[in-house]
Amino acid sequence: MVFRMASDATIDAILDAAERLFAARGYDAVSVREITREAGVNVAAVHYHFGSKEAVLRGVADRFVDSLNARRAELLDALLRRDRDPGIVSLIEAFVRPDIEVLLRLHERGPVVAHFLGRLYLDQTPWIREMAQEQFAPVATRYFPHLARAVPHLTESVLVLRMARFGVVLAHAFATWPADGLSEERAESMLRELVAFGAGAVSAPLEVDLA
Amino acid sequence: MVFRMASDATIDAILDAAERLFAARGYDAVSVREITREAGVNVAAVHYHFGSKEAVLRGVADRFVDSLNARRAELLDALLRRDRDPGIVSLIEAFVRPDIEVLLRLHERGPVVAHFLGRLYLDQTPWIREMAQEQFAPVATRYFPHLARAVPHLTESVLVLRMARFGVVLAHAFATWPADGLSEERAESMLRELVAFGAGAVSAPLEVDLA
DNA sequence: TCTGGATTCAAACAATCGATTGAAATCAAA
DNA sequence: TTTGATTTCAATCGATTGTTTGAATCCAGA
Repeated sequence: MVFRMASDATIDAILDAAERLFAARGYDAVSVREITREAGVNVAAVHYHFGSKEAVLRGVADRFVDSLNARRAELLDALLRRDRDPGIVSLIEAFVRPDIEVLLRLHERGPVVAHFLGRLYLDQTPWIREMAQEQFAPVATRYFPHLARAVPHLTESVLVLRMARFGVVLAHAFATWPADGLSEERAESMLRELVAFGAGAVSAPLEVDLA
Repeated sequence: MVFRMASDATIDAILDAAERLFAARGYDAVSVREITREAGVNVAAVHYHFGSKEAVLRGVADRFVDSLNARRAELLDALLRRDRDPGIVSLIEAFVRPDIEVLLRLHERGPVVAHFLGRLYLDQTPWIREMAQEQFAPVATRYFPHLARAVPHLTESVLVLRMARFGVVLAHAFATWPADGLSEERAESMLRELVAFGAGAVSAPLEVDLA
């Protein structure tokens, strides 16, 4: 082998430890030394393998983004095969389900990842926002044409805004994910609850007249 | 005077500086030294007048909570006088309007306060969450009986959950408040947009059936 | 077995953290 | 003007921050 030697174990240990600590206390409140202590590796390993603390956060995030995006694209494709013109509920479901699915499949690691992702998407630090945005944008873009057809009474800008706001609700649901996990039934019920909320919010009338 | 001497100026300078810095970068990322430097006071002034950095955050938050809660209670009372059984749109409007009102009235300080409050309510640090919860709970409790009557198809737990989720959307709207402020017209249109979103989300059917 | 790059290590870098000290300055009341 | 408390000040506390260094260790290929 030319690339990747025994140090894979060190990299994974760092990512695992960082995932747990970032999930529990957020990026700012966790130090590089805590990460390496929890990972059982030397302090310098972080900068040797990653280059910076920021890169560790990126590394942790990268472990989910691809599979989450892929699954979201998959579910959208499957939905479009069944129904060329899907309604808002089906679209929101296809949008939300991958998250719940992935978190459930992770079993006891699910809550940790949920808290990590929740904190990540709620973070207001500019470079973290940009990072989350970059990861999220490509697949979200695929949904918009079909969402726009499902809620034709909205302008594009209002639709985009409402979906962004719903994204924050998802992030909050992750951040407050039960620490002891969710049964398959409770996860399905949370999915339905989130879909009801999101579909109701996104498909609300464009204007309300206030007294 | 027995209480409050010339040091009010020092306290206010600290609170003003802390407000700006917390709004821009969040609690963790701001140091006591930055606050005192920006305030033009000695480092020790923070611990002399407040006791700790935590107490400064509480001090900044306390400057709005009372007026916001009072205005929310006012608008609810006024609404109930006009209509003994108000609909969900009116209730959500009475819930959201005080925030927009207060932020508008602050003029150029409005965006700073918006960012501060947004970060505060999005923060996941336990003691900050508890603080925000304590401030928010009393007035929110007053709304629930009337909300429950306006959306009788919901269980109480689902209503509470949806309102909590909508609260996160409000926090996010604050956190992303335009840095250069909002005209009265644009603020009113943002209010209508948020009310439409919230009313749609909260009044959505209890259950959606997924394919 | 030897060689050379990959990896790990203890130690230290300068900078900053929140908090504390005791003396100096300030100020209203006597 | 003197008094006694309030407030401000520079200096410093020990601890910790992200990052860097250069030597030791590991380990596969020759």
